[in-house]
Amino acid sequence: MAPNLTERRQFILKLVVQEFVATATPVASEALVRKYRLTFSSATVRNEMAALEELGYMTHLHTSAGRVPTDTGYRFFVENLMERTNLSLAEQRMIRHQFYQVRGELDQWIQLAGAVLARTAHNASLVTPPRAELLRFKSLELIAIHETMALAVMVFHGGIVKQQTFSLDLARNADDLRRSAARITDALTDLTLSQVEGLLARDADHAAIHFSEFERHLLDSVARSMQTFEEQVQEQIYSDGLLEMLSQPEFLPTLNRDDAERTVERMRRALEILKSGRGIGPLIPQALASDGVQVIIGGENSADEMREYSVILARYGVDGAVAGVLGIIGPTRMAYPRSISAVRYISTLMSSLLAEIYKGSDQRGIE
Amino acid sequence: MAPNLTERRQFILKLVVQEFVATATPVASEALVRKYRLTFSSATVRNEMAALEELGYMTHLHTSAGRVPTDTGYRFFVENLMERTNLSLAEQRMIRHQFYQVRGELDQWIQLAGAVLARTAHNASLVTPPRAELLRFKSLELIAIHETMALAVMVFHGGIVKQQTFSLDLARNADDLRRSAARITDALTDLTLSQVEGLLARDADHAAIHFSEFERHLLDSVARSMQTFEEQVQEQIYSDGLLEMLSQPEFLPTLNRDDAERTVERMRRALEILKSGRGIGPLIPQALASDGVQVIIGGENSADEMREYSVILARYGVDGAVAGVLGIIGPTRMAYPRSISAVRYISTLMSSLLAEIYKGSDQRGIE
DNA sequence: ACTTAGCACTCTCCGGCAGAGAGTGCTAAG
DNA sequence: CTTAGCACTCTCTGCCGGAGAGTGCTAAGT
Repeated sequence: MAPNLTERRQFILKLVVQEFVATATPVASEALVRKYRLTFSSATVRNEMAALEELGYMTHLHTSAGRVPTDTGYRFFVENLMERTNLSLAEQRMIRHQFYQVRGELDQWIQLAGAVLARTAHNASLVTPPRAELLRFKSLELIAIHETMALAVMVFHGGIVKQQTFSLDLARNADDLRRSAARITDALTDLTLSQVEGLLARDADHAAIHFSEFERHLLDSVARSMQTFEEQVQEQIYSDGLLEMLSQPEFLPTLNRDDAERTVERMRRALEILKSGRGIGPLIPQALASDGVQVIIGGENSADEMREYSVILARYGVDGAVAGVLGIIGPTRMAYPRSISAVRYISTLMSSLLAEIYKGSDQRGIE
Repeated sequence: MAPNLTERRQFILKLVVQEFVATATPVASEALVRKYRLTFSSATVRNEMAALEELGYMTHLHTSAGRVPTDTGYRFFVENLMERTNLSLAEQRMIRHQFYQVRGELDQWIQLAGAVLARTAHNASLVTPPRAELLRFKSLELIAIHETMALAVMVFHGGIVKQQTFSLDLARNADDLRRSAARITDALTDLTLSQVEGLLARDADHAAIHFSEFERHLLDSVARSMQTFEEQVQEQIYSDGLLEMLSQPEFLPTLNRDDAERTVERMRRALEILKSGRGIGPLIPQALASDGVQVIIGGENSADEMREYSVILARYGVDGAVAGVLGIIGPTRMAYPRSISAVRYISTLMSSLLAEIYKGSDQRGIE
């Protein structure tokens, strides 16, 4: 990791990255000298650039064009050259305020996080819902809808609620339903999916010691619900700021030397990436497993279709309870310092908001 | 409405629309004669086309280009020339099957309807969640999360459930919560938003006859929830099939005489329309209020930004209980017969699915 | 009065070409 | 090691010209 680059080369690399990120046009030696009033000449810069290119930190689209950082160049920038900043206090306050206004509504937090990230980093954002590391059952309510139909409301620790309409084999009155719900609630309280499944298996052995047929049917349904929930939530990626990203010059045909055709194709592929989650999906577990902000530049870690995009991810959640991932995706030419600060701030904010709900949820409540 | 067009002109208009919809290129007199083996010559067709142009049914981008239908042309086509078709039985069966597989999960119906519409019409789809014409309260459950926090689960007629975490002014035990929830459930059962508000007002007068301070606080929260729900759901438009729409030739720079720049700009604006709902929003109430399938061609009824798009909408739901709107949006050059069939079929399907849940939900349940 | 052959006219779509401009790479001198 | 100078490369733009596609119109035919 020891940078085998002279001071000056690092400096020039830094300038090139910053310039290119700011202007989206290849940066020329002459321009650098003029803009930053360098003490050495453009010819020197050219020599240094040639060296940096040799080392793989930047390229050259054709002879008479300026330099553009490579993935390795960005990587070095992020790793060694960039100063670590934070969002301004005013910005932080504003964001906190927005979250305050939707307090209590977890779904809204997710949406809000997505919106704020996108607006702040001017790129698309990704948020996965917080996933209970172990979904734990809390209670079941059964509500009659009409003669042969009921709504099952399953409540899990941490305020996760799932509902399912449910057709009854034969008409049952409200007391029946209430009684069954209570029995199941008692039996399952605090259990995880695998424990529920164990219980089901045991009950099947000693056939109907505990539960009526109807109740077993319900139990089964609960287990299935928990299972699909755990599967579903893992894949589900909420995304926002598509337009924000598509406003980047990468998607302006004018500024792109490969006019028309390509730009549209690029847009289409960007949409596909966001919609399908291919290329992003594999990064999620990895981000869940690590601490701090992850930066994946270009195709570094993932599919070829991601070659032109960078992803910045961070885990958020409460240790031992729930965790999700949020972050930003955009062209590799991205304002890394700002994007990283945004992801860092929002993830810690979401974590502390979740902590408020989850703290104490391991106890049995207030009884 | 009486078409003041000769048989032959109608026939030619019909061919022009069909050709243009199929090929996305302006249709030439010569080509029509060849392709459809017309009994009259291309010169005749040219004369007729000139007349149709005079009457406003088609245009001409420049002298030496084929004809393109105008909005009026499409309108005439939809109104008088198109034969009313249905989706094939095989297609219907397949769609019904997919809905069967997610029975019980209303959220999934909405998503599925969107996906199916988009795939069937090769354009973007719109679905608003079914909105209770009058949201009617059913019951409230309070679930302790920890000392000073509870989850309120409000159940409304028709299986609509809303949850809200709720911070308590002072610690209360589970029995407390249960009692309060029961009292509120009793008081509010079957009431609509305005009735709940009325109750609140009355209670404020005779200060605390019925309810404790805590309970009044809860009532307040319920009312607010109902209100935001009614507001929110009205605006919320679920959309799918963006990529489907963007695969239309309108978004291929090659086939578009105004290369590059414009195509990208068009894509961007399409995204904006779908995301913001501007241009579509105003059409929803109108569709809710009418029966059958609505076809809005180009800017006919709405903003200028919709000039290049047509929208096909239909109401779905259960009379007197809930209603939503679903439909398709795409370039005016659209396969109207097929799109209309798709919207008609899905809307009636959704209606009958909802009817199964809602029938009988006006009674007090099974007690 | 309607239809149609014939033809001039218009407009688009390429491909090629030339000149301007931007930047680099290299060389030779400081 | 730095830098001035200059040739060289590549892009970009506008322009021209020919080919092709279709129409509009006219005049002749039915």
